Order: sequence, then C-alpha cells, then structure tokens
Amino acid sequence: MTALEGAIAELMAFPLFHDLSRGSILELCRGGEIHTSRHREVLFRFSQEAGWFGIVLSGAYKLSRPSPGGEDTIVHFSTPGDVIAAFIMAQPRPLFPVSAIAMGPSRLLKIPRQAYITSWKQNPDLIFRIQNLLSSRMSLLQDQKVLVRAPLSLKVANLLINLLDKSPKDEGFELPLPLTRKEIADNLGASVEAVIRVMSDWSKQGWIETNDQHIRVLRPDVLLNQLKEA
Amino acid sequence: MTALEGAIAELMAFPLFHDLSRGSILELCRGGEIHTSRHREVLFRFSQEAGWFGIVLSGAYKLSRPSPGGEDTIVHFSTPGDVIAAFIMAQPRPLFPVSAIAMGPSRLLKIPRQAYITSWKQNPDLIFRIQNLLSSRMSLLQDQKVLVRAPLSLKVANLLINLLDKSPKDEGFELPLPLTRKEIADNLGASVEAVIRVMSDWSKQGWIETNDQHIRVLRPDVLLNQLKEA
DNA sequence: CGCTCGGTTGATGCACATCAAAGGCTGTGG
DNA sequence: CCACAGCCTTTGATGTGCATCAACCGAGCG
Repeated sequence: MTALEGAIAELMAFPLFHDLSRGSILELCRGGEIHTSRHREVLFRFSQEAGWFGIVLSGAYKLSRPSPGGEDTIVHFSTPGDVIAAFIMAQPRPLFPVSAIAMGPSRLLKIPRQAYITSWKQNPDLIFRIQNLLSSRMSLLQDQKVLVRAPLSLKVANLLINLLDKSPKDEGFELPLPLTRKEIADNLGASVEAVIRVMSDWSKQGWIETNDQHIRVLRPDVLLNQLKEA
Repeated sequence: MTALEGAIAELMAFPLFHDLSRGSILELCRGGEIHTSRHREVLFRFSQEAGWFGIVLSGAYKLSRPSPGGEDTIVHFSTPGDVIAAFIMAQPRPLFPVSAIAMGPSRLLKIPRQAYITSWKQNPDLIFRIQNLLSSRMSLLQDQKVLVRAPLSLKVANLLINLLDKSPKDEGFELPLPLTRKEIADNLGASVEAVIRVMSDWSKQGWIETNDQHIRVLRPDVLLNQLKEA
C-alpha cells in the first residue's frame, strides 16, 4: 500500500486523473498493486481471462495479436498514462483481446476488475475519459487503415509522427520508447528488410538518427510533408 | 413525436436498449427525430461538427475517411442497431471522425448531443453497453489489421463472415446489406479488379452467389476454413 | 567462446496495382 | 421515348513494390 501511495504522484500527472483528489484516486485504485516488468517480459497473453486492468507508469508495452502466419501483429504501443484492457472490463467475463509484452524495463499499476465495476463505474466523468482514450486509439487504427494503399515510406512516417506526439516536447524529437525495426514492421504489416531500406535511406538523408533502438527524428517537417502532399 | 413513438418498437429489439422500459427509452431519445436517407445520400462528412449522434433503424450506412489518394477508405459498415458517432459525444466539441453515406434507402434516429450529455451519461449501464459496442468495433478493426500480410482472398473471406454474423440467422446466409465490389475493395484497401477476380472464382466454385448487389454465401464453412488453416 | 539479437545488403519472384476496353443497367433530361 | 451519363461488372495485358531467401557483420552475454 505504501508503494501505491508513492505512485500517486505519477498518477496525478496523467490526464486520466486530472483534477481528482489524492483521496479519490486512492479509492479508485483500491486493491491495486505495482508490477515491475523486465525487457521482453510477457504481461499477459491473448485470450487469457482478464481479472484486472492496468495503467502504464513507466517504460512501454507492445500490444499484439497472433496472426494466421504465426507471427504476431502489433496493434498498439502503450506508453505511460495509457490504460490497458480497461475497455473490456464492462463485459461479464472478459478475455484479454491482445497480448502485452514489455519493451525495456517498465512499470504498471494493476487494478482488480472489481474496482472498475464498483468505483469507476459510479464516476461518469471518469468513464467518459476512458471512452475518449478508447476513441482516440480507434482513430489511430483508422489512420493506419487509410494508409494501406500508400507506399511503405508513408506508413513509417505516419507511425513515427504519431509516436512523437506522445513524447514530452522537450525531448528534442526523440521517440519515447525503444523500438526495433522488426517491431515497426510487425506494426505496419511489412517485412523487416523493407522497413530497414526506408529508414536507412532517411538516415543517409539526415532526416532521422538512431542509436541503440532509440530513434530521433531530426526533420519531422519533411516526414509530415510526405504525408500531406501524397 | 408520434413518429418517434412508432420507432420505439424497433428500438426495443436492439441489444442496446434491452431491458429498458418504454418510458426510459422515450426519455433517452428526447428531442430525437427520424431521418430517411436515399441511396448514396450523404448523412455527414468527415470533420463536420457533430451536434448529434444516431442509431441505425433500417438499411445501412458506410463510414469512410478521405485517404491521401483522394479515394475514400471505408472503415465500417453500420447496420440496424448500430450507433453512429456516440463514441465522440463525450468530447467537448466533437467533430465527425468519418463520413457517412447511405447504402440503399435507410432510416436513422438522430439524437441531439445534449441528450447524451444529460440523460445517457447518468445511466452507467447504458454507457457500458456503448463501451462494449465500441470495443467490439475496435476488435473488428484489429482483426483486419492482423490480416494485412495475408492474401486478398483471406481478407474478403473475413469480411463476408463478419457481415454474415450480423445477419439474422433465418436469412439463409444472405448478407444484410447491398454491397458492391468497389465497396468491398474500398474497405479492404484493394483494387476493384482484384476483388472481382477473387469473388468470381468463388462463384464458379459455387461457394457464393450474387444478384444485384446482394451476396449469398452458400458455403460459409469453406470460407471459414480458408481463414483457419492458413 | 558460442549464442542470440539486431541491423544490413543483394538477388529473385510473385501478388497485386494499373491501364485499357467493353457491355449491361438505371436514372435523368430533352 | 430516346439519348446520354454514371455506375457496376468483367476480362486481358503489362508493370512494380515489396516479400522472400540467403548471407554477413557487430554487439552484448551467459
């Protein structure tokens, strides 16, 4: 419980809990516990029973689903402040709709489903914020869907720009999470090699820069232009 | 208002309003009006201000978004019982995230945003049902995303099966909405010609049958198998 | 030191897109 | 009532973006 109190400060910084008092946040997170993940640790797997939902505190998790070819497809990257699996808590007997795997060391606040049903549900404003989160995630999915016919470079540009939006502005255009080419490929439905060819081209142009899985976008304007003019 | 009362019977049949009394439904739909659309009529366009949301009563609407190539990409087919734009009502000043166009003559119940903010919000169960609708729609989008790397025939099979699920079971596997090959292509991000080649092959095999934009799936088992074994 | 993981490069082939052309069907206006 | 324009479907010919396969390199790590 003391650990939980320590996390309150982090929680209050997230838009989800904006304006809420320390006391009510504690009440909402009753029974919650903080889970620490190592790089590549599996938090849960697709179709497991979901007795809890979570809020990302630090690090990142990739959410993926098994695809017919055995390879997993990444459907979302969850960064701090994101809720995981909250959307399905309203179902009578929810199953996780995705698998979740940590990208680098990460921390997550696990909250029992019961708390959602009892205290969260009674707070319409909170439910609305969840609904907004969900609808903006849907919006991202649709953005990607619209680009299916576009060349691969556009898809990569779109992804980088979107991730950049999540990043704190003072980071100098560095993506807020470690990202391999394979993960990008798995998210876009492309092959690693194709992604590499696009990105190493951009590196040569001096538009991006990467060291050790951390990508910095030097010329976000150029990438944005690709998206617009096409 | 009398017209609205006439629609109550239809509304009560939808899962969304299941178990609700005639009176409370009337209350929820206060200020609503029934809109009748002709084939190809535009209900609203992407990025217009959204002062209302809707419930499809009959017919169908396609929801699409403009894509870089000018061509619209269809993100969802809405059939009776579906809510349209309810998910964004929680935002302070919502804009329609898609365009909506009628497929064949259709009817829709328009409900002012104000009603959502006041009466819908006060009913946690109702909000939860909306959340479930939204999350199942997200699930569909993810299903499609998982198939990006799969051959076109799998994507078409997946689409037909999903639409079939919405259809009343006594319809003998006929899709519940008129659907052109172009619309299928626009939904899957493929070319019309490619879709035609897949489907006319299936017709020759005797797996499907189409007359005048109405598609009947004669061998749903075969299509399902394609999805599984791959 | 072998191992796995991430990145990179080149050669080859295929599933589609694209372009072109044509016929049927529907609605609309002269 | 006819003519014309749009929309939907179909078929064939040609081209290409990207998947696939194969190989290699450097870095971290037990």
